[in-house]
Amino acid sequence: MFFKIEASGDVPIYEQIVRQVKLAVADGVLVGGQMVPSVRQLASELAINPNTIAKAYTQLQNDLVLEPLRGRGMVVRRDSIQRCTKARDAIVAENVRQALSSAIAGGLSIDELRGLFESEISKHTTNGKA
Amino acid sequence: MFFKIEASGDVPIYEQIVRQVKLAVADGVLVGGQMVPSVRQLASELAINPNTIAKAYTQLQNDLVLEPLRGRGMVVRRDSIQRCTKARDAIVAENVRQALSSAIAGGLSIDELRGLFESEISKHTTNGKA
Amino acid sequence: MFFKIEASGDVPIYEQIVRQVKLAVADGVLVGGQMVPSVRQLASELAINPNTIAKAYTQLQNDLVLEPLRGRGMVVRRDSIQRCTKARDAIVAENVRQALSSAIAGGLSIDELRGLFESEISKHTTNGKA
Amino acid sequence: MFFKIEASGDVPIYEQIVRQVKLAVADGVLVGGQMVPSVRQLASELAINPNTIAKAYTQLQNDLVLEPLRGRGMVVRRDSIQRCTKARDAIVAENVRQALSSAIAGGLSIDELRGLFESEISKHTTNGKA
DNA sequence: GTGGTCTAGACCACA
DNA sequence: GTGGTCTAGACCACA
Repeated sequence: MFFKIEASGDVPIYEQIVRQVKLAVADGVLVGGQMVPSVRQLASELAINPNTIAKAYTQLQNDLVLEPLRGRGMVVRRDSIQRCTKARDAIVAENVRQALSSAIAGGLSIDELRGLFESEISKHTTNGKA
Repeated sequence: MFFKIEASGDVPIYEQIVRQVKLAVADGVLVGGQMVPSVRQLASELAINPNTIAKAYTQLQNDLVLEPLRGRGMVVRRDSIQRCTKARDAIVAENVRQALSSAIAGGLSIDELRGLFESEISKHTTNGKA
Repeated sequence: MFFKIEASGDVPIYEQIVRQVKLAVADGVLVGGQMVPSVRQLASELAINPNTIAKAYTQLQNDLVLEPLRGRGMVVRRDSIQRCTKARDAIVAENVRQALSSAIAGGLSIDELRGLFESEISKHTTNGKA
Repeated sequence: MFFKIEASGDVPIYEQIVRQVKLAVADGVLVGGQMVPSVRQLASELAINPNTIAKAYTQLQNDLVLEPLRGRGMVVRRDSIQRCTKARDAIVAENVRQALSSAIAGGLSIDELRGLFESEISKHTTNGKA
């Protein structure tokens, strides 16, 4: 599949998987009803312990993103897209809000902020991301 | 002193102390030559393990913000203000950069971002903060 | 046939089949001597693993609801109606008993319970079901 | 502490712990701010693997019943009582509703139901539970 | 001391 | 084959 795992770094492996699955759903890369790779398969593919994958899948089940098909594997819930998109947008927007707020509280002037903002945006627009 | 510690939450307590001391210095609340509370005193005041305070102070020493006064305690270094201000700005800018970056990666459009940005800024300008 | 299977959820598929067959017999939808679909046919119809159907049929055989017709398939036993009706009542009564018991254990007062009970009953009496 | 674990039986150990903690909170046996036994302590007390306890605590954290105090243990969240009580009542009431409904659908007469209901209630009232 | 993560490996019910 | 549970044991940051 499409996972990129960083074994070092401060984000736990299972959390990386959870995030990437949610992002994939939010972006339409993973659609409702679609099966995700089995625990064992993904574990061997990523050279990671099956328990770690299982932990990620369990959390995705709690978060109502995946559901188990008894004895056959896990599928993306048909109602998960909205949830993933909303959750993602909310989190993302909150991050921006906090960062800006703390930046201003921390002493950055509006002009400095604006400079940061534009330079950061330009990076992404030139990358064709927007 | 003026610390606000959250024992729950993902920022380690020692890290909260480090940040708050640096902010205080950057803001002129703590000035060069001023003594900070002793490890024991601050620990009892905050109801926190002394080791945690000690760890924070050690890091502040490494960051050249505090220096020990042979057997009498720790004082704010006279040359620490610029350092703290810079550090703070760097951290703050990095926060903004990361938030914007993850916002775009997360699917927010440039326009949505701009909207967020302006609305957040306007809050603070009208508050006279800028 | 008339099965409604939920692959997600906590009741095993084979168990769902067993229950639905028994209910059908108890309700007279399935009568003595009548053949049930072959394992393969039902499996393909429900898009379910044949082993699962076989398991259900085996259990129904053990429960003396079905019997094999040497090489021709399985039929409903002529003496199974009473058995199914009893079994169904027992299960149903047990469900009620457990629900009430756990409701009381869980803190619902007798009065709250009585309220629930009456409101639920009234729904069904007005529907002419009783 | 006050846990009763059944190693055999169909309810997983970690789930038994989760339920009992929630019930304790709902019943006021465990109050906000109170610490629960440490993972290791409870594990040794119950002769259960620490990972199993940790799993239960993690779920209780997800369910907003417990929160970690960095390096010191887990405490009952101050806002968890309402949540536990509500959740419990909702579940319990739903169970009763379903059981009654399926009992009627399954063929029990109103009178039989009433009989079951009264006999079950009388058990608990004579036990002084009500 | 505390909880959190990860590995390794066993066993289970279910399909 | 599938996921779910549990044990055993290691290592980590944090207090």
